[in-house]
Amino acid sequence: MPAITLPDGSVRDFAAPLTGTALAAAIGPGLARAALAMKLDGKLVDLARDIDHDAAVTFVTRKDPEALELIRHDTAHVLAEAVQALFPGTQVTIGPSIENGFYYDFARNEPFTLEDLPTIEAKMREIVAANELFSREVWDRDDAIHFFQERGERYKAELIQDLPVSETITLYRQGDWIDLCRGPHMRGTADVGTGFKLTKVAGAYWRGDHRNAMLSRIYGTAWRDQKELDAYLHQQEEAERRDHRRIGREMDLFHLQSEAQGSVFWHPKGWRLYRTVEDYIRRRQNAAGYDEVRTPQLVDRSLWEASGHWEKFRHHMFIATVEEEPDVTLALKPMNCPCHVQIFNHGMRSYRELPLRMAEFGSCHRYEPSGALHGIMRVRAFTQDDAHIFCTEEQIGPETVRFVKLLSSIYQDLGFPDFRVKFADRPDVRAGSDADWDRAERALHEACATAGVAYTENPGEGAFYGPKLEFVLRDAIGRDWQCGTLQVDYVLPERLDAEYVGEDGARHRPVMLHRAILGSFERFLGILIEQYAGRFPLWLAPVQVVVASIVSDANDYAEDVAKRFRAAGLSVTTDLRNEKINAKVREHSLAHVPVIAVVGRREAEERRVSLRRLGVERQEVLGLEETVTLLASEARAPDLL
RNA sequence: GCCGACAUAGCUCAGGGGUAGAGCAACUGAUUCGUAAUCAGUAGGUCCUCGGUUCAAUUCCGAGUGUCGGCACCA
Repeated sequence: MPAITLPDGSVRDFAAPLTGTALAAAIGPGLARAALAMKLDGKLVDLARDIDHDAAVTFVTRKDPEALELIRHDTAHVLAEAVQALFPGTQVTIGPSIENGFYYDFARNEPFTLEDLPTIEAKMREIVAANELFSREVWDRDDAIHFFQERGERYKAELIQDLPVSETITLYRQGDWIDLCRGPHMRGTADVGTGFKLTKVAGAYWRGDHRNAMLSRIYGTAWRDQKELDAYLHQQEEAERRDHRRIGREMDLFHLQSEAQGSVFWHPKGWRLYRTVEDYIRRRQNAAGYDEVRTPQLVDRSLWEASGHWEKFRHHMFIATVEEEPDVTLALKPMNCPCHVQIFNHGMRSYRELPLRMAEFGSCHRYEPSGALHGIMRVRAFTQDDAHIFCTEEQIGPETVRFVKLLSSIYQDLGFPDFRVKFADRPDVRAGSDADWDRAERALHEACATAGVAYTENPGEGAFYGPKLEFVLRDAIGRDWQCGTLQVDYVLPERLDAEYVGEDGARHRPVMLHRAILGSFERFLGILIEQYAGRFPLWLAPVQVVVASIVSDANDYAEDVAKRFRAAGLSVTTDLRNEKINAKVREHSLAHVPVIAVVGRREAEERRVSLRRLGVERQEVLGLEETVTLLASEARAPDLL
């Protein structure tokens, strides 16, 4: 006879097994109304499940974090029912809850379009209003397979076939509609509520494999109520406003055009931003003991064959030939590493030179599939803040520690204090022996331990030549971006025959650590633009100050002020147009200029300036020389403070 | 690469089988003004490209290209 422990520690004894619904009712009518599901000994299950043994039970109500997942999953089921009601012959496949919502993949000859969504959504609301109750049924495996095959649901049949034999096959019924599902579900479709919306349609491969059929996916978002939904939709609009493509255009930073697909045209302001970041990274790396180099763009095929890129990477490389030399095949470098090894190999290296940290702002080209291109974030021509550390196996640990320290400090300076680390180990397709991989993975694990780096596993995602650490930034609106990387490579030094003379006078292979902090400048600048929504801190802002005159009598003085600012190293423009100061302030505020220096007759007479900071209405009037000193110091890069 | 949507002025967008429309921006003139839009005027277009249907296509149809949203890809 079940003795049930509740979250407050109290224990209730019951004479016979009872359902969660009954238990909730026994506790109180308020709970009976609010309970959507329960946690039975920590496992989330339907309220209708029997509790037949001594157990700990916690009820899940709408307020609980688990509720969102239940709501989203149930909404996906409602979507599937609606679609099958409206479009007979459509097969169902899978429909999980995801971050912020859910999706459902359907198999249908004619894919769904955006125009179908309002109809489907209306049907969904009918189903929700009807409050069809969810009921769970345990089926015999073969019966279930047979059942779905009979109904022409071959994807569902395939899913069951692939389930382990030990798995209990459960089907959930809601009204007349039935689906294979692990559960749990809420009480009925009314529990979904009204806070959902279908958002987009997309193609998606069955089981995520591009060799399989393409299914028609419908995405939706679902929340506890209309208010939460509205808040989410509002947040989406905010994210759109920060889109780097929009801000890039509005702030005149860069553009893209089809004649150079996947390559960025940097405009003066964008290039200033780019150089600010590049100069900063260069200073940091110089200070951290890196030597900067520059290597060729076009390199003969033979080097790529030797490095292994020709075999593994050729389809992502741009190949160049000249008519005059038909036997020569060159390729634009997709990575810098083989070239760096050429510099390492030039002359005899001694163990005394290790660790040798070779950095390059390496301009690379990779052929990316057209569908992968995205603004300046995913391009075909990009520049890495790349470096290779040639070292001994013993030096992997200390070098990892140094690198992680440098990287965290740089992320901090650039406005990303929050990042995490993933450990990516050997992929299926790889170069090098298993023994090499064992050594490399072990070395990196040990290095993490030494560096005190906590990481999560990312199995099978290593580079083809070695395992890697991936450094993932968290941005201002909670999105993750993998930027930094540290890869241990025993393979390339071997393939390209890199050697140094050891203490013992014999020749040894160095280990190579491939590492980047930003990854690609193009992508990182895209992230940076979205992080700050174009409102950069003073040191990064492409235009730091606009000197705006109020009357034309103050124009000469405004020019003077700008000249003084410029001499102090600030990026300044003047606005002497015949416009009202209101208009000027508005325009430059919309353009995210951090400081507007307003000068009128008064300032000109007194050699002062009125400073207005972006987003701040209050002004401060200061002497010119004082202002120059103040702004110059505020605009200093964090490493120069 | 795959599925879908979209492509009209510098930008945001409307329109529609028969001289192409707005707002903002640009340009010209007037205005000299104190911290988020001064007024008036002018100019601006291969309606993505190529083909088809039609007396007539920017509009309808087809193909291509590009962009966007996903999927796959990101070594």
